[in-house]
Amino acid sequence: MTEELSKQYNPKETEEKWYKTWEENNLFSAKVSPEKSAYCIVIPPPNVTGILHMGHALNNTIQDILIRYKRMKGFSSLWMPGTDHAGIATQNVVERSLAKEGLKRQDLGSEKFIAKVWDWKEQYGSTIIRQLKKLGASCDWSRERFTMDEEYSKAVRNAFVSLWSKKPTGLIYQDDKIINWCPRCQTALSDEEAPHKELQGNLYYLKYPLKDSINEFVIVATTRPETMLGDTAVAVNPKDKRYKKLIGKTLILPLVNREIKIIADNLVDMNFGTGAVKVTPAHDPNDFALSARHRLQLINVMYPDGKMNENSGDYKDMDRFEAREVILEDLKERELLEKVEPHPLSAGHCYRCHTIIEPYLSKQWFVKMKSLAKPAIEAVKKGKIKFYPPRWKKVYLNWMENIQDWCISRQIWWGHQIPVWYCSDCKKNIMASVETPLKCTKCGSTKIYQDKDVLDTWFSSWLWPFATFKNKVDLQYFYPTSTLVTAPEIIFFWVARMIMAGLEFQGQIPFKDVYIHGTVRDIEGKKMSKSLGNIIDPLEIIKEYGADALRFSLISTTAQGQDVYLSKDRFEQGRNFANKIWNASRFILMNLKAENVNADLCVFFKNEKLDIANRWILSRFYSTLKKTEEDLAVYRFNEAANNLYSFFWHEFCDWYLELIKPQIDQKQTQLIMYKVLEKFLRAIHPFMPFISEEIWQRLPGAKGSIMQQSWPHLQKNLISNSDEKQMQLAFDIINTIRNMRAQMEIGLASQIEIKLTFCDKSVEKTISSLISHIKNLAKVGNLTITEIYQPQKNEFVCALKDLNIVMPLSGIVNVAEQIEKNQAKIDKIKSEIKNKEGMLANKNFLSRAPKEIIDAERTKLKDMYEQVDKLEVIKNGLR
RNA sequence: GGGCUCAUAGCUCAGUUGGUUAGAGCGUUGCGUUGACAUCGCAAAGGUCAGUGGUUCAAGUCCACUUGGGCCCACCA
Repeated sequence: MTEELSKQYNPKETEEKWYKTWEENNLFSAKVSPEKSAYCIVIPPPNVTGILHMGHALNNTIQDILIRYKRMKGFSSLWMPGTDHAGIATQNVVERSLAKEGLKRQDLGSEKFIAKVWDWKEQYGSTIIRQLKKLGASCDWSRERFTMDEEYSKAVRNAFVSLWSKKPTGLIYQDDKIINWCPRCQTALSDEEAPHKELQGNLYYLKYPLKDSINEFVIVATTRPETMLGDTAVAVNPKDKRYKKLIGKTLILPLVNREIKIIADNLVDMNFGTGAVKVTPAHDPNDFALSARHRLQLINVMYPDGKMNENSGDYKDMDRFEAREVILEDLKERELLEKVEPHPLSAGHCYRCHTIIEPYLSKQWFVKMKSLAKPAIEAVKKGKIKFYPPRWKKVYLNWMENIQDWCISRQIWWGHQIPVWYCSDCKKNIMASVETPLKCTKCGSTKIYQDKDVLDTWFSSWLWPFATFKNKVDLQYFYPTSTLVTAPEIIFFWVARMIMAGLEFQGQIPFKDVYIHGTVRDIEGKKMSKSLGNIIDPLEIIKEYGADALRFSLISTTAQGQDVYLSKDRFEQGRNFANKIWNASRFILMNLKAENVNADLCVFFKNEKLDIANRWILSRFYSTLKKTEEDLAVYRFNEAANNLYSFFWHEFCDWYLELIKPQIDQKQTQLIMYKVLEKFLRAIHPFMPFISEEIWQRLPGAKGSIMQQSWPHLQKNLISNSDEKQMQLAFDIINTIRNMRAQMEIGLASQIEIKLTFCDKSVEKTISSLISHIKNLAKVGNLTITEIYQPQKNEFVCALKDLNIVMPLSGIVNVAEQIEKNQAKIDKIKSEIKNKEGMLANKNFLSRAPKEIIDAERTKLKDMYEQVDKLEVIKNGLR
């Protein structure tokens, strides 16, 4: 009917062709349609610097499945796409490219540098978007957003000012605190951006001499000896008898010869180290807190780049780790290094460049979080927002309930500049404003300047679910969004903060469901990362196996919320499946007469009695469809994918198509095989969009794109347990005969004769409609049905439930072997009978188990008795 | 220190509220080119469900502990 299909599916040309067509026909665009319900997902915006990795592939495949499914289900289904400006990450990338020209960003100045970043963004920023398209992502690209777009930036400033002016006291404040400082990126980081990692370090015991008796010492233990240059006290626990007498005495800080006091504070753990702690308020959060209580001096000993500063005497300009070594040498020389013990410790690391962060005293902007967290905790506790899998709820709540203020200022250049202005004249006014102010609101001076810092990238990302909508109508229709699909790593960074922002700025939760998928790992369980060199590049897989194969393999191996361990050969499964779909379709299309597929199924049912094979495949299809819908409703994507897979491959292809080959020209068979294929294509489309479209377009009745079709309507009335059971009997018989052939080493080339013998009359009737199918698939020349009879020596007999399957043999049968096999079977069933008998004799079981279970067990036991009886007869017959 | 998670076939993993004789993909073995597909078909081998104890009529599934992986959080210098 159409041009000949190739023997193998060729994803490459197919995928490019259809993605283009979909885009050109605006099939991804979602409109406000009052007659439809809205379904909306906002993409976790990838960094503009991003290139597609397996994590993205998994994340976006899941979203695309949901979006395509809901679209077919009749929702106005919007997948809102965009990218994140990713402050530090992007700045680092551009800085690296500048470095190749021997330049630093300081050489350009902030304005030129920012222009450079925009250039870079224009040139490379859409890489990841192009890659998402290769994956088949059906985002509404006409709505693509960037977190530094003008409108989006305005939303960011609005949010800032709104928090600033929140009554009764603003939620934004500036303060000197110990923050996480990355000496390489030279910026403050939030706590979330400085994850702790275990390090093998040392505990150094330093001797600080007493001023009054220079030969007496207090020994302190530290993991960062270089910070001793900034010590302004030594603290002990007031209850510590060892030091009681020394409290209030003065020590001479070695190397710097500063006089420092011994103070008492309950914070000190008597059991750790020596019980005496050096206090470095400018370089340790605990010490800082302590210094406030004891009014200690704060001495910062480092420059922002991690080198020792002018307060470090001879160590000035040494890197902090170099200074550590030299200081230790110097102390050793003066016999002030008591000992060194190996000591595991954990230190914060910059999440962008992995440099060990320095706790560092500086003036930063913070958001008070407690009051924002409160409604966000409620929303999850009350179930307005649900986590899938639910265990993440606990993680979320635990973090939210212990939330700390959020450091939002960054000392980088690329980002949203903090919308705060200072007055150079009166020097007292600090103004926050959405629009750039022209003059000081207090003294009227025009000499005002904006804060140089920029906002944390996440201060813009947390607005994503609503700031992406440009107009109110869209916002009202699509917000709150439906599902958020993301990875566990960013629950705190992003998910939690979006919930707070949604409630704070919109008065409504941002999404109803949060689906947290696993992390993609390599086959050894390591996280896939460039530095480990264990990456499987999704684009390579797409090239080699096709996007559908990539998508299907990923999804079918990803159980809900479990991490995914991937190796390359995994993707063969997806490729093979695509090829299977291709070839089954090819076979059907080759044999299909267009005039046969127009009939309406319902009318057809009224007029014609369907063959068992046709009834069966319809029943199985709808059973599968039902299960698929149930699985998708609770985000069990692997189950859904695997159901469709095994239905299509093992039921539709392996059984059904083989069953109907002899009757393929029949009207009803033509119609049913076509209908099932057509419906299957629609059901598999969210998972494998490209191949389903390619075949769809070749169907004789196809109108428009498969994307525009509705999800198959679930016809429960076509699910028939009795049909499925009846067909199963045929399969059992066929399998048994195949098995007998294999055992007797009778190839398919030799025609065989089979007798089915039965004891129950009703079986005869059931079997009669199966005969032709059995003969066909088991390659039986002559099949006869008779009442039970005495087996002969030249017959090979297998028992199957109510039947005996008898294969008369012309040659010699290995009787001993057959008897042995029979005996093994008998023994096995007998042991199962023993179990069942015990079970059914148990009064507790009879009184407490549900009736259905008991009945089922009784039936099973009865069947087993019969089977054993028959096997015994066969055995005796053979003797 | 607190929390989460995993342990099921040679490998990678499913197994939804406890209820048939525990499944799949890959791999292995044997057979097979019948006109959809060798990226295929048919058949087979392979598991005391990490260990111990408990709850239950019934446990891979629930509980406790043990062992061994992975992850997250936490201000022990």
